[in-house]
Amino acid sequence: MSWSGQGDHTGRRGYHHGNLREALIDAALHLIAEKGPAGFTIAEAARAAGVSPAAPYRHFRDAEALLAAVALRGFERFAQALAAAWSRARPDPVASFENLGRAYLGFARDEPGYYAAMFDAGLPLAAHPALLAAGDRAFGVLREATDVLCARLSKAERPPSLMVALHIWAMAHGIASLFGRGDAARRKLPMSPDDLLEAGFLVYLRGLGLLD
Amino acid sequence: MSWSGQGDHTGRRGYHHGNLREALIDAALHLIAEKGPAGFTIAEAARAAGVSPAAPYRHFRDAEALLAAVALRGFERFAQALAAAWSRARPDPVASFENLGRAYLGFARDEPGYYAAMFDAGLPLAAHPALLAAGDRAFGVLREATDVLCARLSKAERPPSLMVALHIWAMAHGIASLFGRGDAARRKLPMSPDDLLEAGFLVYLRGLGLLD
DNA sequence: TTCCTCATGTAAGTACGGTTCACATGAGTT
DNA sequence: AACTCATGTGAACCGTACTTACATGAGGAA
Repeated sequence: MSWSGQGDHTGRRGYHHGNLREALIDAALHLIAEKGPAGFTIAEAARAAGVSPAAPYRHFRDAEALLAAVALRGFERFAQALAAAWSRARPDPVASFENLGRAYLGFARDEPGYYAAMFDAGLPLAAHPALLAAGDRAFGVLREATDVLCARLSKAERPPSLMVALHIWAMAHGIASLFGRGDAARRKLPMSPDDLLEAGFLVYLRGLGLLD
Repeated sequence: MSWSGQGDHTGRRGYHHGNLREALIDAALHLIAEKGPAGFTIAEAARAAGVSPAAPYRHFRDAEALLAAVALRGFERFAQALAAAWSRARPDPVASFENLGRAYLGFARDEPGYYAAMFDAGLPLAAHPALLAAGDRAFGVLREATDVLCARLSKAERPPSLMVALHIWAMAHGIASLFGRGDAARRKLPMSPDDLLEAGFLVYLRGLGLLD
């Protein structure tokens, strides 16, 4: 092509869009963030990208496939965010955990579109192995962190690190789902979700025998 | 018409249905359980109830209103289930907690339609005060249980019981959301959700200073 | 350059659900 | 017996899902 492509992410460059697939994922992401996983339509995403309603079907078989692409990109960025938070404070495992928790809630808060596509869309994971794998990679970060943590306990009192990772994940996900998304749909709390999660971690880790 | 309505549970009694509102909630409940909160339509619920597609609008302004009615009934039954589990083992607070956890996960497992309407539908709670109130009543059961539990701690080491209730709720909800629903959409675990939650409770309560 | 080819976009069509409105029905009341 | 009003119907309009036949133009081969 001639007029070299620049940043305009909805911009047409002639008859061919040039980057429609990514533009559709972006459009869907914003629509999901605004109106929930059920509130986006292929037609509306096409409109946002400036193409005809039939164009998206060249890239996605149906709406679920587009949703799955959003979720896949979400899991990848989620894993990156968690890994960054984890390594940022690596010398101190407990501080790293608090970082992980903040990163988890921060992602849910700042990227509601991704988060909803990942966890609220009800995508059949069995039908999307790539999604399952990407989710496992994100969970792997958590798992690595709990491994390090559990290693500080004597073998006799060391719990299964997988179980600990699942507990941590569940509490973070529970707080994010119930309280952690924008003013849109949730309840008022006497403390911030971040503080709530941090306090929960501390109690839980104390219960494991760490801390104290 | 003539052939008088018989036992058919969606049964017409003539031109008028007789109980359409409840029949629509029931139909929506089953559709949600099968296909997720986004997978039900007013038209399909009307078809299941044996009425024309316009009839539901006499009872519900739009699909969201019908969804909210499902969620409302869900919260009421949820509160009942939790209260029953809590009182069943009241002498022993820890056993009661385990009962509560099993009841929580059991409800999510056995009533996926209600659970999805309550927590996955993305209903704007601000627009449905009755839902918020019903949710608070269910949470109240949890809150009462943690009050009793916290009362066993000396005042000096007693944590805010509201915070404890939120932690418990978050972990239960996290496990239910991530692992607790049918084979449909979730991951494989090395242990049952019930056992996972019970273990999490025990670690957490130990961290509070109860147990041991 | 010229032409070929194929990925990618468009237009038009079918089917269906959402929603509204004018109208029909019949249960309860008086 | 007649009135009334909640409740259900049918038809209409619009938007979206998805399909199919056709159009465009980018990149490669001659």
